Amino acid sequence: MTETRAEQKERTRRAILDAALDLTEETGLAGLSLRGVAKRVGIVPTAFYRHFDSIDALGLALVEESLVSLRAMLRAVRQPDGAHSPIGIADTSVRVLVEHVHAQRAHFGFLARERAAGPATVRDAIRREIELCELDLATDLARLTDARTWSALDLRAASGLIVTLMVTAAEELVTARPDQEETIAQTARTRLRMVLIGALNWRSGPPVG
Amino acid sequence: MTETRAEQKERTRRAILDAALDLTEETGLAGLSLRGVAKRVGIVPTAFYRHFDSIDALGLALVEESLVSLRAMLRAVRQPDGAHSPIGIADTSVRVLVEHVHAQRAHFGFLARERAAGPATVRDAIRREIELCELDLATDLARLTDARTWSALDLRAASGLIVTLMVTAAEELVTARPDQEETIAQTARTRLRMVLIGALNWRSGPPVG
DNA sequence: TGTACATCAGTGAACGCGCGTTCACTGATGTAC
DNA sequence: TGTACATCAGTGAACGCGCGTTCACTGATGTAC
Repeated sequence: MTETRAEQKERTRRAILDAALDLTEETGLAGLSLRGVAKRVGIVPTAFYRHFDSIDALGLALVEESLVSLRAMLRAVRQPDGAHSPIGIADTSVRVLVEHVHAQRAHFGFLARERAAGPATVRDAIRREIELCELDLATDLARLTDARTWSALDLRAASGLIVTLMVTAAEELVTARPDQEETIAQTARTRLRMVLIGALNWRSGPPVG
Repeated sequence: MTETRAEQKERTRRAILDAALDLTEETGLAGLSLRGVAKRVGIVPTAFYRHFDSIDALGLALVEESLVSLRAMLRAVRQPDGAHSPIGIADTSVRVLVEHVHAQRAHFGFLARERAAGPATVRDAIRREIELCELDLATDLARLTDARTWSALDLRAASGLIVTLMVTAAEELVTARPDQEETIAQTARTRLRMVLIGALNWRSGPPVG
């Protein structure tokens, strides 16, 4: 015997979570079925209850697990790494995003889907997390900009814009074929640079009307 | 008698579509149930079949109806109206967006949800429509920009960025309380202006690195 | 205008199916002596 | 090390429920003469 009973149990629990992530890709969290998960894992439906209290508890576990992946990515993006020019920061951020979405594709796919279509509590939890991210970024931007030309609303507009384009890039990566990843990353870098140029020229730039 | 049989039938059909739009807001298209719709409309489940061949046919009707609303908005956005400065066009576009989303909130909510989480065929149909919109915009931008500083990829990046921020504004409007609409519109205008300033300074602007 | 017949939106019973959850069980793994 | 007992992951039968769809029906509306 090479595996203890506890290890075997953990393996089954992991298999349930993976099967559920896989199945929600087609049906959404709301359409997830205990019997479908059990069939895919290769256990009888009732064995599910050795691992989760109910199908709702499984959903909650998926949400928490996915949010952990999101927070890990945000922490990595905010980790300074030497380069400090806006362009450098932008390119690094996109690289980190691509890496994390690639490594945790199922989690980010789950978040993209349930953010728009999940049960109200799930939707709100995901949106709250993304909004926190926008607020953090607005704080960062406030430190880098001139308060005379940047109102609070301008800061929110800019940080929201950046977060939106990162979320969009993540959504595109999640549904992309592997050979499209580089193009999506390139486009995201270009978009982020455009927004930065717009922000750097904000109010103080040449008239555009 | 003030209503012909045909008019009464049309009224029931409309009630079915409205009830379905309402219910999908909570359950998503995939979770829509014939019996739930029938109960809300106040008919017996089997009467449903006097109006649609199946529950799938109802789903298809919702998709088509929502896409019609989307196309109507896009047509209105592209309608020239006198003002021709980039800022003028931007502000007009946001105003048209707000009006149309407000008038067809259920349709745009449906599109936002099913674009991310719908059945594959629905998801693809909605994404295709939005991509067409990006391509149209890229063509418009190509006419307004210098081919020497704007590559095809740059054009796609810019048009995608603009479409993305409009889609995001629409999503925000759909879930917003009425008193938040003006703030969302204001933020969308600011974002669009920032992107335009970024685009107008693209490559020909001052160095930013 | 009045009558006889046709149409057809909505009814009600019935079907087979997959769902989440309960319960008493089995038998391999783990532990105490 | 060997034995007797405890634990507990997985089993299998059963439950009530809502689902989409079928079918033969009813009775008010519409039409032909």
